Amino acid sequence: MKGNDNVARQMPDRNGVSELHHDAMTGDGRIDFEIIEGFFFAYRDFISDPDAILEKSGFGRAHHRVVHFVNREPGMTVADLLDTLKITKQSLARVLKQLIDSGYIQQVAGPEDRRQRKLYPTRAGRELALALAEPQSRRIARAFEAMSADERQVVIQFLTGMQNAKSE
Amino acid sequence: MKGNDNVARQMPDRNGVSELHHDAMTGDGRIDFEIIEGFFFAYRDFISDPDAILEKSGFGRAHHRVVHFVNREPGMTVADLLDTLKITKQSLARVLKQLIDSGYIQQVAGPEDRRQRKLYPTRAGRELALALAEPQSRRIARAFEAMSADERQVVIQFLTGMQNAKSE
DNA sequence: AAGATATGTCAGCTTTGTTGACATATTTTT
DNA sequence: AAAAATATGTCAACAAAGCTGACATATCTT
Repeated sequence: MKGNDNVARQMPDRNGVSELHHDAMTGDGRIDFEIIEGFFFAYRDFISDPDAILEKSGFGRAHHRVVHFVNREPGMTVADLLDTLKITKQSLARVLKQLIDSGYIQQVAGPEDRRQRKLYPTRAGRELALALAEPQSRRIARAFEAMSADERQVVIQFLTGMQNAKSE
Repeated sequence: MKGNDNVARQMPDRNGVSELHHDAMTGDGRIDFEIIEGFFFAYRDFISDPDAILEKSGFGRAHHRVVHFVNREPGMTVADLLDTLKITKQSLARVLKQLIDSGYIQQVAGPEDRRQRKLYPTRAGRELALALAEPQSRRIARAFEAMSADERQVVIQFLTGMQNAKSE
């Protein structure tokens, strides 16, 4: 360690360390830290599931999202996808091109509006999307194991309530 | 558009387009797409809340996580933090250094083991962490609005069940 | 014919993660 | 006391995936 500076020492008073908080942040009960942290850990573990599979194809999480939504709504246009993912077209272009070049997605010129590029999964694209969804769905099933149908509905209500209003 | 290649045309047969899936992926009911997608949209919107605040300080989401957990458990060591966040120390070092240099976090040499660096939030660090948690907690409160205490407990159960087992 | 729209592409930048290697202070083990 | 292990820091290089700005092309609309 070169710069042993800015490492405060014991004595709380002579060096401004008295400004420090030694007590855990509670928010006086007004902040729901349990959910904030639970959501963080849950989502992190949730998206880690597909990573091993993606690595085999040399893809990342951005590819995952694209291949997922194209499979969920075949024929969606590039504009649709941008709207769903809320990223820029330059960001999308990179991963979409790789998925097309690798044969997981194909583009078809729109039948009415030929400027559009309608996106469809190939057989390989469908298989990849299913393979990626499977471990995630297993994880959900595990979390749902001891839950009634009503309780599962509560989870859906929660996830919906956490989302921004749709802008249509 | 230069390369007008690899844009398939109408006729489904003469060009391999017959391989495409035109039907939405259902997973034959074995995949819980509703939760998969709800979780994705909910988490994305959830972490977008603090972004505006972070921008003012010139910080990003990585800083958010660090300042959050240091506030939640003052006196935690660098190793503790690495274990919580599951990132490499080089990744952590970058953002931690910025938070220390900006006066949001301070380090104190461990009283027993002086190799350790115990991390404490300053007053500004505490305020920042609270400011970041507030909009997230408001969003949670909104999602919980119509829910009973039991139903809220179901959500906690879900988020816990989605997490990997603790490795201790 | 002119303008708007959908898409693609080039170039460069930022944040945040990664690996590998090595330095220093301190504690533990031999 | 010497050696090894541990906690932390740091340098360098790289990768994924986001961003902005600018500009090109094909097609549709006015």
